[in-house]
Amino acid sequence: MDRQRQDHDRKRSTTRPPSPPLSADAQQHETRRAILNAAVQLFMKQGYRDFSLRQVARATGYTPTTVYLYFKDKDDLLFHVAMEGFKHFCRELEEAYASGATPIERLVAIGRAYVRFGLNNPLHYRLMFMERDEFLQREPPPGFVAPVQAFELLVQAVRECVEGGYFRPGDPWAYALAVWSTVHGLVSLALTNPSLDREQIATIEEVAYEMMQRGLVVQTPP
Amino acid sequence: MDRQRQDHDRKRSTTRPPSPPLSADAQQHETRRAILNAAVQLFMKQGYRDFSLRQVARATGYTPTTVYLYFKDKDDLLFHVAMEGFKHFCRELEEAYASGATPIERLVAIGRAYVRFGLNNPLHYRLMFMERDEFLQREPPPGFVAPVQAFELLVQAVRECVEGGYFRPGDPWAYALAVWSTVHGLVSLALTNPSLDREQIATIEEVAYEMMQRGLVVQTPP
DNA sequence: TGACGAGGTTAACGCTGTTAAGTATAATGG
DNA sequence: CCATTATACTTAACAGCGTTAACCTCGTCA
Repeated sequence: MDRQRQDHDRKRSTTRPPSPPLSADAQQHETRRAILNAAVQLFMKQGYRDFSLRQVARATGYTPTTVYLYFKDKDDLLFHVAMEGFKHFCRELEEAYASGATPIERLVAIGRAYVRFGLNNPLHYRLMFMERDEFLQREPPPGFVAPVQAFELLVQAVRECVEGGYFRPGDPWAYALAVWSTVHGLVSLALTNPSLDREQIATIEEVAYEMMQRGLVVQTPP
Repeated sequence: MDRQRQDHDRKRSTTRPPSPPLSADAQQHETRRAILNAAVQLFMKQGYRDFSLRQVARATGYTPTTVYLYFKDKDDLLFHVAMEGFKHFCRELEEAYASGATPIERLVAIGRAYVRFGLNNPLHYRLMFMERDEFLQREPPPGFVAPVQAFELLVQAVRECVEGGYFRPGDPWAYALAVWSTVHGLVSLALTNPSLDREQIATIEEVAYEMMQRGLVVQTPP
């Protein structure tokens, strides 16, 4: 009759190619990387709520249990997906910082890069800053930079503005948090309200920058 | 031997009391209300990720299927939980608005009420504005106010500031969005980073208000 | 030859959301 | 008064999920 219920995570035809010979732990690293890549890809297609470990396993051609040989559990896998996002995110912010000639320019570039990242990577942004923002605090796995480093870059940029006399005197840390609040709020607003088009977002972005500028910058009437 | 697997959502001793006689649809409304209350209570204890329809059913003494007689599915139930939050939220914002004598006072009161709500109801705030912010756009069920109404209150307060000459001329809508960005960012920051204590949050809050004030208010040197 | 470990699988458990079908009780109509 | 019908709820199941214990199946090395 109908036998007992059974899982059927059989391998599909969509299987991994036969891998060329490799050293032991290079091989290990390889498959780990393959699983993580599949996870990132799946996440970017499905988003947070429909992300499933079993689907990642199917996509790689492994059984679900194999995933546990390379990641502690689903949450650990998802954490690594988020860390991939943070890596990307930090790089863009650093590039922005490096692109500016003056402290103010550097700070504004960081702000714009932040917003751009959010708008261009909505699913990752949601994961990193809205759905699983606790990941921000988690100790980064070896080989990854701590997300908090991006924030320190922001504090650094703000500090330069204060010390250079561009900003009114005050605690750079508190200023940086206020700046972060504003740009994060802006991105959240854009993601939350998809009916807003890029132009409207740009308008609000300019209002926000002007607000920050008038609010923080020393007013030197010519 | 061991029979087929079977669910066992048997009624527990923690059952609903025998209800006094009521009219047909009043009774219906009653149980619906009981389920929703249990859902809210469970949500406030467990948060978004561990919220389960079956647990709600168990808490009420009903079977899971019964829940489907009163709510379309789990998401609908969760949506109503969020709407309860919005009801509360809108009320507090309206009280804040009413409490101010001048346009500026009203606006500041709204901002402070917003932040207070977020800090006092973190799980609900996360649900409403971070985890399931799409609920904001959803058509409210009969008997509930649209969440967007709270935002219109904010726009109204900002408009009064502009029209009263307190703010520099500009689009009240864009200003309101910028203000919302700032307070939402602030609350997000506080919830994301639980290591920040109330005092530190208060500091950043003041910085943010000062920034908004200098950024938006007409500077009239005495 | 035999022990061993690395890399992977099988089969299950318990949980979840969800649905089709059934049941008991109350209300209603001829 | 009995038959019907609707109401309120349950039973039993399905499929999917995360997770685990136990088991293979090799290649390596003593």
